[in-house]
Amino acid sequence: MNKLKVIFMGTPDFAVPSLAALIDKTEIICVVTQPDRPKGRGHKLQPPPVKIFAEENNLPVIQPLKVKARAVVEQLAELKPDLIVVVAFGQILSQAILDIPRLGCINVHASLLPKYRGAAPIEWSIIRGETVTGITTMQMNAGLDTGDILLQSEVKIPDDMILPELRERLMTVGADLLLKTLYKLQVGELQPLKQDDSLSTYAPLLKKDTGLIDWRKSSREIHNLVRGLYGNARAGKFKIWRTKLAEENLSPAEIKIVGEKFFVGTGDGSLEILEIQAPNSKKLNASDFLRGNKVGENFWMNE
RNA sequence: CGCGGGGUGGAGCAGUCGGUAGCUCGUCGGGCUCAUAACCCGAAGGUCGUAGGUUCAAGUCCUUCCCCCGCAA
Repeated sequence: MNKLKVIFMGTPDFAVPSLAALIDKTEIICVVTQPDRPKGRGHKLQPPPVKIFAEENNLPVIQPLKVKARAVVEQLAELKPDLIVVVAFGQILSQAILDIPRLGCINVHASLLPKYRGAAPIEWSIIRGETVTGITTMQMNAGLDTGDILLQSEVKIPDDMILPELRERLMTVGADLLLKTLYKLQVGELQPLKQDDSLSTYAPLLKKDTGLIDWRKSSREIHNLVRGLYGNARAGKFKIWRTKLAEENLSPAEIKIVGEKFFVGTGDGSLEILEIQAPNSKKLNASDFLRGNKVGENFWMNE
């Protein structure tokens, strides 16, 4: 069969495997990604990962400030795509864009819709303690992740899995499921399924204080928060990177050092701190951290 | 030129007003102990990120460059 003419829209690492998967199977007529943004120290302009990958593969790239802008919509329409594929693009598409391709727009979303609609489904599924999540491909409509479900694929979340591991897994599964979806689309085997809105939940953009650890919460809850935010969970001025459920019986925020192990009390027991990072310092495992830092009474309050 | 912190023996840190480097841990050897993540004795291991400069003398002051990190985006 003829290769589909596809416009790909995506921005971060997560979208790259999907784009890579499409290169052989389709004809990518345009890659749409976010503009280079000043990032990191020194505010240097950083191209998004999708742009880097696209350029390495000699794909045409555009970086509109707003895809909804009339000029951009017209430009995309002129390309006469069969399909638009959207993976973690970061901009909302207007109806005018959704109407462009004859086969519509397909989105790869990192949750089992209708659960975890929104910007940060991977993080929230860990934070909420889910044991299973997955990838959904859907036929996009004007709502936020409310389109009809095309295919889904489950991914288990083991007890100790952390954000980057799950993300890695999901982006691979996402790319596979995308190919499968396109195949079925072309042979006419897709059966779009309406989402049951009554079961929907949202995974909003993470806010800064989402990462603040409240030691009065349960060990489980805190552990999930740490896993789900990997690097963005904070206690006082410290970043908590990794924890492990522990058996020590301590009161919230109480610290106990046993040999090279670092325990902190929670609302219902304790957690062992495995990796922690002090201000202006790098991430250290607990034993290294304890070597050079005096961990005393008012530790969390410290400076 | 967004703001700021830092690069010191294998690891994590200290080093005040400039005078050839110290702590904790680890490693190796030995000892004590029923035993140990405990304790004791001893040893190895650093041209103090890089290139220059100031100085009788620089880890410690000045400048270049490289790398790491925090905040803010």
